[in-house]
Amino acid sequence: MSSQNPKRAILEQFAAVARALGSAHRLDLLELLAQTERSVEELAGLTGLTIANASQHLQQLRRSGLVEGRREGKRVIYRLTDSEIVALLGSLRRVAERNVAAVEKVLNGYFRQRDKLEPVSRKELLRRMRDGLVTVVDARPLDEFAAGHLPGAISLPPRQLKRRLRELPADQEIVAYCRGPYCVLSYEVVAELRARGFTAFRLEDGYPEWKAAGLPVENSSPA
Amino acid sequence: MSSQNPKRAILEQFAAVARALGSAHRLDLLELLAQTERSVEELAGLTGLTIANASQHLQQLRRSGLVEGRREGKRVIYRLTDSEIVALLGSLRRVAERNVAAVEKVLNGYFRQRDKLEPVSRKELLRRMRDGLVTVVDARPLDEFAAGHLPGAISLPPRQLKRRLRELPADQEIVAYCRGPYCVLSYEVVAELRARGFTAFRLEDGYPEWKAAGLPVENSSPA
DNA sequence: CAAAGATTCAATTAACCTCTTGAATAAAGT
DNA sequence: ACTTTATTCAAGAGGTTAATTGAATCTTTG
Repeated sequence: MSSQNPKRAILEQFAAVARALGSAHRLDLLELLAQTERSVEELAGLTGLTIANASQHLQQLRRSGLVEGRREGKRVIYRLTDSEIVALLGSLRRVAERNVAAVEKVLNGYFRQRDKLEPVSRKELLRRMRDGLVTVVDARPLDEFAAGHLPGAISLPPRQLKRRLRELPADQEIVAYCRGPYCVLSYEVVAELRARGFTAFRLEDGYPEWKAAGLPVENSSPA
Repeated sequence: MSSQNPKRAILEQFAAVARALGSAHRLDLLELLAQTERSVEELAGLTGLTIANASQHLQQLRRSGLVEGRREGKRVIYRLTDSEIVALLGSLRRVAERNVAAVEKVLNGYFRQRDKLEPVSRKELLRRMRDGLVTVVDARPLDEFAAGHLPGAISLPPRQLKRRLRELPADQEIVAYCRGPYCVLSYEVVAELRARGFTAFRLEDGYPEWKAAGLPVENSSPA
């Protein structure tokens, strides 16, 4: 069959992309890049990799077409080539979640309260935002907030929470979000707020999923 | 941060699933299993792997939670654990298609007529099926047809096409489908039918995507 | 043009994956 | 119980990938 050779070549390309995803460090890098573009140095610092090692992983991701880099002065800034990649990571997550028992085990061990915090869906949040019924809190670090966030969101990383409690409305529902489903920042914020008597919920997923879904975002300092 | 350890463990699990997808042979196996469950021997035959090798790849897929096997007499029958896996493969395909230039090259080389054949969407086909405006042709091998197919579809692999032309309506549109976007069977059928004056189109994607979308399917020999 | 900073390249070693081969199970038929 | 058939296990050669180190490249700044 003449279909065998080109099919084989295509599958080989798919497999190469899958192999690029087949390393925890590279998934970590991709997750960070799903938040915002970054330089090699920043990425190395955030992931705990040496610079040379981060650079090599990034190049591997680039060879597979998942990220692209541009030079900007002394630095090279990397970003995802495509928001479809967020969908791919989400799909990978769902399959791993459903199928791999070990993931459940870790989740149950660490995110014990996971189910108690009843996350709010994107659709639901959007509706409540339109009705002005909700205060949206971004629990990520400042620089990620600056690079893009949900419209009207307040930047409030866990460390600043205690001294900025009075900025928050006591009579209105609060929804917090962060990087994505395995980011703990919004869990921390919600737990803390609830402990202090606020009505707080988590957004399901995080900023990259929101953006990838084509929902509106806002930039505080348009670079 | 206490979030680093469990996060690392989770990413490692995701990476393990991605690594399981990182081999053309395993993707080939998964594509076959997306059609229907099969024994090790069948899978080895269809992919051209030795039996021992196919067995090892299948076990790797099983360890990652992507397939499961059950003993049935002398044979072990493998199948996908979950239709979400079809979505993951689709997502992988879309990313690879958009990003990897080499894939485009192969596609243009082999599926030259790809664009000329204007595929019909699932939604569109469903509408035309309801209105009774269309004859649906399944271009896959007989056994895959028997394991499940679109409602009312006629099994018509390319080899049987010439001697069964008179079964087809000359005055009605024909839509052919096969295994998925990189399966050539439906291309062959459509090209042949058009050459003989029929009005024929391809369905976008194939049977596994149809089934995974929750659309109705039919079994000819309920096993 | 020299110096410093950011990133990449090159070379090394260790770890891992792939395919093959032949032996070991497991179930069914004789 | 023995043979056959289908699958899995175990071991080894060959190749690929990962992390580390130090040198090389490219860009801005003095």
